[in-house]
Amino acid sequence: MPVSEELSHSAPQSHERRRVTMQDVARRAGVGTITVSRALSDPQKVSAPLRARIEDAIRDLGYVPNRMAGWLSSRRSRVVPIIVPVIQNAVFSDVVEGLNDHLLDQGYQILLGTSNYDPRREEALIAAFLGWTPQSIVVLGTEHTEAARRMLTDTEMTVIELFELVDAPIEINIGFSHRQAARDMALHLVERGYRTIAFVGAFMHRDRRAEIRCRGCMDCLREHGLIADRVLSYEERSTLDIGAHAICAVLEKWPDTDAVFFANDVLAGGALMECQRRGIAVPGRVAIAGFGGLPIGTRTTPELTTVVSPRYQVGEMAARVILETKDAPRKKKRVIEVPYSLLIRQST
Amino acid sequence: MPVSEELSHSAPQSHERRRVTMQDVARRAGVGTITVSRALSDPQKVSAPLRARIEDAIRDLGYVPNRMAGWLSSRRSRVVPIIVPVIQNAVFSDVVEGLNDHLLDQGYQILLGTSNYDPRREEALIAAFLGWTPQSIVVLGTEHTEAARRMLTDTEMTVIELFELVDAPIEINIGFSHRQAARDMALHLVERGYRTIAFVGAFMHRDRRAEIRCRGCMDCLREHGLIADRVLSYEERSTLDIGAHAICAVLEKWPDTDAVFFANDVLAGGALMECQRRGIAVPGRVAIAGFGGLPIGTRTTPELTTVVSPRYQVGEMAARVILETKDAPRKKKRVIEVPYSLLIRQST
DNA sequence: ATTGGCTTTGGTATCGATACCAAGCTTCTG
DNA sequence: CAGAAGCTTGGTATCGATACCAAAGCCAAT
Repeated sequence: MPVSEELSHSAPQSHERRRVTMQDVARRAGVGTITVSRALSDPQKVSAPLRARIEDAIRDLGYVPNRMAGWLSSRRSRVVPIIVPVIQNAVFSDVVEGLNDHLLDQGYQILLGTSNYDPRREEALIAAFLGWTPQSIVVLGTEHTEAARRMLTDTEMTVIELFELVDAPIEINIGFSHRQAARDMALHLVERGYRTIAFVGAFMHRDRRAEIRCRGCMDCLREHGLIADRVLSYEERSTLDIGAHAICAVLEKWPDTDAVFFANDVLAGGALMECQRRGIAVPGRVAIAGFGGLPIGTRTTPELTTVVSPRYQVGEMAARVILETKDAPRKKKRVIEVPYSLLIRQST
Repeated sequence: MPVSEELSHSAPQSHERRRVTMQDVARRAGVGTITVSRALSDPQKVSAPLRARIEDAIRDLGYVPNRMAGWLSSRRSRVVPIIVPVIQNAVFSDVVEGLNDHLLDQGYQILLGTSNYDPRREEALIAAFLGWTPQSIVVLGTEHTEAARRMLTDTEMTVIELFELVDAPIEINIGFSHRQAARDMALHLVERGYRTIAFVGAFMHRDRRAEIRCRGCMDCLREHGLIADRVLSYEERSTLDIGAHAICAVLEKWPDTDAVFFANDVLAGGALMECQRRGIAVPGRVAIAGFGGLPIGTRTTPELTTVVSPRYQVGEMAARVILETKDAPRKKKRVIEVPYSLLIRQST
């Protein structure tokens, strides 16, 4: 009786089903393993009849390629690590969604890391991600610890810094100038005739982009000879509640304020809702501007004037760059500016 | 002259820096590679002096362990794939955050997949994730294609179905009964004296949980002999705009409606904001209830009555189960119910 | 008919870690 | 003091794919 095939696997059905491997598929299709590999990674290199037989074998056996093995031997993985401060924030989840939407079909997987606005944790994540031999790494933000910067610079990976523009990019930088955008918004307020303008931010000691927006606003006010020191800053993260509290606090502290620029739409939205509750006329008593372009701004009364940030587009562009550079490991610096826009509505 | 060491690596510094491997660390520390491996994965198995030498060598060489190699040989990876419908939705990003917060420190990484509410895409993602030989897989939702269900059942992985309760769990099921929660909320409305109650949902043909909530609501109305056919359903995804539109549409279509139960807080929030804009008294003219417990409900006027869903806790619990089962590959079914709560505020 | 070039296919080494087994050393027990 | 037991350490096979090189088959051109 012929038992050769059965004997080749020590204990058949011992205690754990042996995983179906590419070898098994090859044997069943009557081809070499490498041909199976090619049929999967570059189908046109295999003739039609063989390809069909291989596909049948794969289906029959329920074969799933082992990524670890493939990536180990090819020395690169189709994995894209992305580090964002937090995922709960709509701004960052939009960026991730943009990236994800354009990479998933290409066989790439998103590896998600959250730094919680902590550069040390970002550093730890970068170190961990290096062990994945990814082709690219995406970090939201441009501020890194010394060690993190060194790791990113030394590596062969394509490094993409997202969302804000930086003077000295490590490699690829995709984003827009928060400073300029904030300045534009402040200019809008000045041109509308507002003269005593306050800025409200939250968590600015950790959220550098919010802090930069504050600077941009003050730049503009100074240039126009206006008071440029009315800044109200909260330690906590932005919430609707803080925005609601802030608008009252500003009007109490500086009663002659005629416009408030909030660091983001969450704060501004909370402020608008509070004004409506208290019957504070917007923009009659005080004008309100936000930053971000989140959906909440369309339903407030009045609708919120804001800066629409290209969140999804930034993620999308990052995906495009990753796909473009996948065969060109050469590092060359590149800055890609993605346009933002002012959305002037009734709150100013 | 002694050149043995140099010659061993063909072309030293050829065109690509050779990766630092565990071998290099071992050589530098003067130990075997396996000892380095142990020093990293289970430090207490290595004596203090050796451990110190190894740690120095790692630092000096900037060694980063190659995860692919490690996971290939150990036949398992410290990766947790999670499939959610979309990441932009605050509900799902909260779940992911809960999971992430409790796994990151343990050396696990989140692998994010989005199904876009499409069971076929979920199936493709599951197939792709199987190639990672993960120890566990997390899917948000309990509705799968036939093929997906088969894959999940056949695999050795711990399978965790999240967020809703299911009659026949594949393995672990963590969540709460949307039907019961919706019924509870409807009961609250009935007890408050509302008699003509409408339900508004969006995207219910794909979002089965929303549809289940609708059923729960109708259950209760029927039980109390009330009209149970006032359902307004939108094809699109939930937005504040749709909520705003819906409240007007309901009051126009069924003018005697005295309460509206929205499938989620986004819709309810939009409705509340619209009522405030139009001067529709809430709850005087019409009461409004939501579902979810999102922050927006705290800042509306009036504040929104809603069901607080245990989003973060569900993610947290999933992380706990993953850590618990990591050494017990035996499959046993388990249903973990995470409590929700009714938050009665001024809108009802 | 022969040569050269192209396409298709397969064998073998390799990626970089961990598992398993064995050996050396110390410590404890009868 | 012999031998068992426990701890630390190392050698070698192995995980499952891809890269590289070689061979075979086919067609066109000389």
